[in-house]
Amino acid sequence: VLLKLGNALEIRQDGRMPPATARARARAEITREIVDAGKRQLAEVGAAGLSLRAVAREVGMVSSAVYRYFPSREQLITTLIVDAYDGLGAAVEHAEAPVDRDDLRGRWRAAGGAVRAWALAHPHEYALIYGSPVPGYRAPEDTIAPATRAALVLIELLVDAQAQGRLVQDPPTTVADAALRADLELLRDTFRGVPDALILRALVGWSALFGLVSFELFGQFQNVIAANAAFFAVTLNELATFIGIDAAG
Amino acid sequence: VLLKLGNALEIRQDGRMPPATARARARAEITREIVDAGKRQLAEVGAAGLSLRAVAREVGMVSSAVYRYFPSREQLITTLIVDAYDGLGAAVEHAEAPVDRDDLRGRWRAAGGAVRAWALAHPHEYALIYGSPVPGYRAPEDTIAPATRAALVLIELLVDAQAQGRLVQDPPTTVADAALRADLELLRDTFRGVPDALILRALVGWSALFGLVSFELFGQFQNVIAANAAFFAVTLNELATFIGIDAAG
DNA sequence: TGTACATCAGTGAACGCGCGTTCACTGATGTAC
DNA sequence: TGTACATCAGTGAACGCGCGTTCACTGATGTAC
Repeated sequence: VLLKLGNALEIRQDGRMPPATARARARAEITREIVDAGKRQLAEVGAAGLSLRAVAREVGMVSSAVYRYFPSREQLITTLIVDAYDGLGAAVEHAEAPVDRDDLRGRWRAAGGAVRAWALAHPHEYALIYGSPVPGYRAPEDTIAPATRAALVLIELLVDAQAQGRLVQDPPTTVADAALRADLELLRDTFRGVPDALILRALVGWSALFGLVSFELFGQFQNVIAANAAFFAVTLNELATFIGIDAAG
Repeated sequence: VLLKLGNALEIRQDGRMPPATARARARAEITREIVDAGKRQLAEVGAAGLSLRAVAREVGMVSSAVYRYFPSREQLITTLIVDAYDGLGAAVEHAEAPVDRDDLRGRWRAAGGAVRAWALAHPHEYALIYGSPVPGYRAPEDTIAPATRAALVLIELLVDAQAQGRLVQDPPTTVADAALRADLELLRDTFRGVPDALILRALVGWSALFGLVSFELFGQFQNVIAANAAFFAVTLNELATFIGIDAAG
């Protein structure tokens, strides 16, 4: 019995092969269908307007049946959030991975471009995770880890650059504030070897990236910029310099 | 009759002295009350959840009475949006105006700091204008002009800097894309004399500013940065350099 | 100045709607022996 | 392998709720003569 249980757990952990019983298989499939319907709902009415009843209708079940899969609307939204972070993270990883490891700027451009491309392709999922918080919804902890996935690509890039001695610290910033220095202390483990000033720049650059994408997506550039793709491409280059990736790279 | 009408219009235009009749005075006052109640609703449930009935309740009238003042929920939201842009614009102007005109960095810090301070003080109004679009709501044109008010402060600052020859173009960017050059052509009238490359940087810097504020406000910096004010202060300085305001200034 | 009429603010009832969630139920699938 | 029982997915009705908007109405305020 213990052996069997152990096996079942393993199978579920790696998540590759379908679970044993037909019931479990169906459950996984229908859960997937509900989440997909949720995403389509998201695209139509946004997170605030997302309703379990509409999702149920789209999946073709009665509204109460959804409760066999998600205990509440809140839980469905949490799943959608985690899914969105994961989708963005995967997109960034897949765009950056094939670039020559030594082409630092190329890697940055690939990662940044993937953020924008994913956002344009999934505007409501983007709005869900980077727009205004959903009213009445409080994100649980399960949400934190997936949120960092995309950022890790940038961090790896900077760590590589630093290791190669190709991270440029143009006007070296000094951090006077003690509290901020404490924050940086904690970040040093993650940014192995990257100097404080450039950790700060990385945070600014990362925020700037999402600021630009949000401005474009939420219409703030209307009547200002029409050539959005070209503008973003130029911008990525400027930001690369800003965060310290040397031009030669 | 025409003269009287003319007078009435003038009085309403400068908006200083209260309109003549008691009825008109009451109307203006109650309109204000409704808008204020709308803002409070906004702070409680967000734009998506804002309901005319709740607003009516708070003002102490029956829900249908609100329709004497706003023809629909949509119109109320439009008013709130315009109000928010105006509030932010005024805050930025008032923060930047008293700074010595020659202290370019000081002006930028004042303007940027005002954006953050206003956003922290009015998080839901900020979310209304810079967060995800309100589902089912399409912003009318009345919204465009107020939206630019805050940005004009930055533009004036850059125009001044350029006039004084104190705008630094560090690694001069060249814009190859024709469509983007066309965009810049149109922006040149507004950015009198500021070189193209720095117009682009200004747009990036402005987006970055709001990206940072959004990240802080929407919780993206949770578990990353705790000393938000200090971080923002350092950041403003870095962005000043980025957009070309010389360090001496 | 006083009167007759028009305008307007606010009421209360009603319309039709969709929502999240609970609950007792039926019938199918899975498990233990 | 076959049977008895337990688990589970899905149903349909119901709960109590709040929403935006319309409409005929009353009574107060403003206007023209």
